[in-house]
Amino acid sequence: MSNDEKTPYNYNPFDCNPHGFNRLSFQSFFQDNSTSDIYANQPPPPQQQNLQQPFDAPSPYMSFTDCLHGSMDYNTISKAFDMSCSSSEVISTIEDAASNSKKTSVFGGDHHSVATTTDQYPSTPNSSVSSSSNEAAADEDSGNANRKDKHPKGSEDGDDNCKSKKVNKPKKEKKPREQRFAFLTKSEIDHLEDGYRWRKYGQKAVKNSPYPRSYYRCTSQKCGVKKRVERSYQDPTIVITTYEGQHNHQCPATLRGNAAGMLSPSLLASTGSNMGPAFPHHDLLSHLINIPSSSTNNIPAPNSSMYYQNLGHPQQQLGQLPLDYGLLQDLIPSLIKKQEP
DNA sequence: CGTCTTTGACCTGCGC
DNA sequence: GCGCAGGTCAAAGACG
Repeated sequence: MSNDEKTPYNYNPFDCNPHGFNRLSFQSFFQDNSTSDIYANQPPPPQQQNLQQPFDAPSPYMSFTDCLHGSMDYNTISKAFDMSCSSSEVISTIEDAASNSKKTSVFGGDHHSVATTTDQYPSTPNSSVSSSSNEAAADEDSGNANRKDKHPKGSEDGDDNCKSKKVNKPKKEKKPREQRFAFLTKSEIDHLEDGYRWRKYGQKAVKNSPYPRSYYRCTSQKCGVKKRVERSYQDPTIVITTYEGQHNHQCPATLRGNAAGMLSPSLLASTGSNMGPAFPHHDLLSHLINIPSSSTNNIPAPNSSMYYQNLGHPQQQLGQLPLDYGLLQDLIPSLIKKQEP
């Protein structure tokens, strides 16, 4: 495509707010085996207060796209952000890898009306963290290989084969699910730019939701990363983005030299001077690098209260600090390394 | 003309 | 076995 304006290669996710993001905020990473029931249960709103992260800024030169990149351990991310999550909505996941069952809850900080009855409470956000990553990106498409020979629809001579291919299809072994992580953003648009190029390959209506779920795949060759984007039916302003897999290539934006600019403190500081955070990951990064969101996006405190007032207990976060900070210590250096020329 | 989105059909897993 | 829902494919069309 020749439209450089549109291509993510040229896109600076922190540059502006072209899509009318409304108080975008990174919500939470969580391990996810199936986000279909992300908001199936509505526990009571959490008691959240504080946005400031108690740890020092490890490095401002970390991009969210790095988090998405293959070198990032999603488990670590999950851990880190389960701690650092500070927003009005808190997603937590209780994942049972063995039974493959999961309970997911969304705490609607500003949607208490929907957070009414529930019998499902997240025991602890960190409980969702699995101990190992089940890498399967390499053969991500293997499961689809059997379908690659699918005859074109309407093909006269292929109809019979199309009908029968289901019968002769060898039974493939169950493939472990990709590592997934998801976050919520408050946005008016569904597909948030993250520096990578995505091709939409499907859209499905979601049960119990008036909003469809869109399926995207990384356009880079041999990169099987997918993401699903859906809108919360409880709060249409919330977009749930679920990433699956790990990028095995550089972020196009990074290759274009935008990565540093994406997250330079100056840019962060100037980002959204009059339009709020331009990118959902902005807050994420603010959380990580301890850049006060209020100073980076100029969201007036009263407006920000929607997020800030519902943040988790500072004590809770602080209580996790020793452990999670250690995780961050594991997390950050690798990120720093990645950014060094 | 190449890339991307749309969209209906198809496949698969799972619960009953 | 059946039905449902999630996920994917790929033709067709739109777009720049």
